[in-house]
Amino acid sequence: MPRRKIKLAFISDELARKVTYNRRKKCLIKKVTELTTLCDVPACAIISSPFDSQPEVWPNREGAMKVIERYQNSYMRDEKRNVNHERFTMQMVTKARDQLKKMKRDNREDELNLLMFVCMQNNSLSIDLNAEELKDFDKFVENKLKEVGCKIETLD
Amino acid sequence: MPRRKIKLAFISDELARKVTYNRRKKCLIKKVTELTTLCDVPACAIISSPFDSQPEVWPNREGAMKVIERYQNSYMRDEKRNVNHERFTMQMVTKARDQLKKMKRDNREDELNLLMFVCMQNNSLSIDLNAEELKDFDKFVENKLKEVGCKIETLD
DNA sequence: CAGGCTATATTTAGCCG
DNA sequence: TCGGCTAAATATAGCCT
Repeated sequence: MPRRKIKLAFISDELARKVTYNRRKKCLIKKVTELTTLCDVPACAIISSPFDSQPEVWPNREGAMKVIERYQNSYMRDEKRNVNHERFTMQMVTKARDQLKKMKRDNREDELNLLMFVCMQNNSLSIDLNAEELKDFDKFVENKLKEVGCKIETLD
Repeated sequence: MPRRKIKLAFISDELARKVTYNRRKKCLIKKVTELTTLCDVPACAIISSPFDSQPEVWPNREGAMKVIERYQNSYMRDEKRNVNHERFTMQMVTKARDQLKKMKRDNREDELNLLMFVCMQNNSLSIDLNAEELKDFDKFVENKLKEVGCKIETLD
């Protein structure tokens, strides 16, 4: 890149990593903005820094809503996806159910979650960047996928 | 950028737009990959081309799901966001209702909407989903809304 | 259209204050 | 930590096959 090319690997030094993260995140969002403008692609980006607790939402909540809305209209018209979509959705439903349990315990709220899901399926570009931890989660997901199949199970 | 700086505006020429779109999308994904590696940030990107019907998912659907789920876990721990949530949720409820109408017209079921509903209501309420209720989904929704005291509009 | 080929435009790692 | 500064690395618009 600049004065010195770095190897593409995890930056162990925390400070350096943070600096790089912030710099690159900024550019990334800029790029998304440009692509959106140049090609008229509805897009949203959700970036959760390992350093901040608050995820960054681009362009903003309303913008994300528009993306969602747009998707819904086009998506409903697209018959092709329904087949492959179903299984995936069933998996998500099961996950949602599972999360509901957690949230019930915590008595918490979540809307970005919804946002992210919809964006993901959307006719749009979305980028989600998340932080650390959750190494066990991979296994959790894999197991879930096996369990799920294509049926909505009872909730509890 | 290169031999000639372009103005940041919609590219009216279809071919040029497509070329630019593909080039930039590629670079964007590369950037996401780099950021992921350098800073150990789980990430996913979903890019739906105006030119292709199928959205591009990076790294893949499973990876995207992990990111989402991962986000949720961290998000639920964050207390700060509850303030603006309600209004947003109300909007989503309204939208969901509209979609229900569409689905009824099309006589089609859409799991996505179920999921949306679930996500959207999430923790402020307690929701139990079972197969029977799902068969009469809009009544289920309506009842839930009443329970919760969401005085939106009637569901029809 | 999908791929190269530059000449510029941007991005950005390492440093310094 | 936190911005600038700058040179080197990348990205990319316009062209040409």
